Amino acid sequence: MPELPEVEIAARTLRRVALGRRVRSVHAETGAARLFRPDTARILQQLVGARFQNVDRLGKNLLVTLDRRGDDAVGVWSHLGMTGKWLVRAAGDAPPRFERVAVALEGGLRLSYVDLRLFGRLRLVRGAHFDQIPELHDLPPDPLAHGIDPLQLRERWARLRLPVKVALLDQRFVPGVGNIQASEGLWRARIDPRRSASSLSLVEVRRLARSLLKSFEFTLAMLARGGADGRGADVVYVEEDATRNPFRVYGRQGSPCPRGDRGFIERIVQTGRSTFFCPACQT
DNA sequence: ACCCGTGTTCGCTG
DNA sequence: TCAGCGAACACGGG
Repeated sequence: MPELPEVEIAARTLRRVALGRRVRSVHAETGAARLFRPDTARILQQLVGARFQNVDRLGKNLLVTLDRRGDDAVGVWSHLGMTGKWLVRAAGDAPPRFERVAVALEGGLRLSYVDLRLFGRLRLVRGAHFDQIPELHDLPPDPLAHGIDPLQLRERWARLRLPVKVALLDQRFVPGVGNIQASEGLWRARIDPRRSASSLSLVEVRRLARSLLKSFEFTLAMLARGGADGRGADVVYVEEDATRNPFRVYGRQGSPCPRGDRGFIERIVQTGRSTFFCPACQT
């Protein structure tokens, strides 16, 4: 699932369910060791008795702060990787498939961290000092909260020969963009994904910045309504059935361009990842 | 059996 | 030292 909009939904869910509540118990499945640094599973017990105080998001990263009576705060850094998600279940519900960590809260609800492929990461952060996480060091402010500065982006791309689509996947430029949002943003901005990042004019970078934000908001609104097919945010929404795919170009190779001009959506591969675009209107 | 996958890091090459 | 690329991670779905 997770690019910026999906992680934002996860953040909202955690806030709604957990803020102000204390942790009753934590259980980690043995396979979950991959999610942690060595021996972190053991120290997960530090969370017991702690109270959810704040849930933040930076790009695709979740930053959770819990306070502890008479002790330092503790932070949880969560990155969902390819298939990670936070689900909520009642105490009586059976654990979902691929549940790796279960956090039981006072009041009966449980937070389930579910991750089929185990590319996600969970780490405890002493004192909730998230600035000590190397993975966050080079990230600029979150685009949803602070916007995207076109001047700065243009400057940082000035000598980058990578295709703009490939550059967009680098989290140091616009944190939260993933393979779907990169294609969607470039289509909305009418920019050819194969062009080098340095070739974009300031006008084009400005258009791209606005387009990315628009695509984030569009996907977020769709997820907040309950997903493309109304079954909740936890749905696989890229399917053959075009009516269930809420994206303009992603996964739509061979379809007419939604702009209705003349082009058809193509799928190409750039550094091993699929890119979808319309060769007629993206120049 | 083969290819593909919403992410990121690491090691190699030039 | 740096830019860029492919493999690797783990596991299911088409």
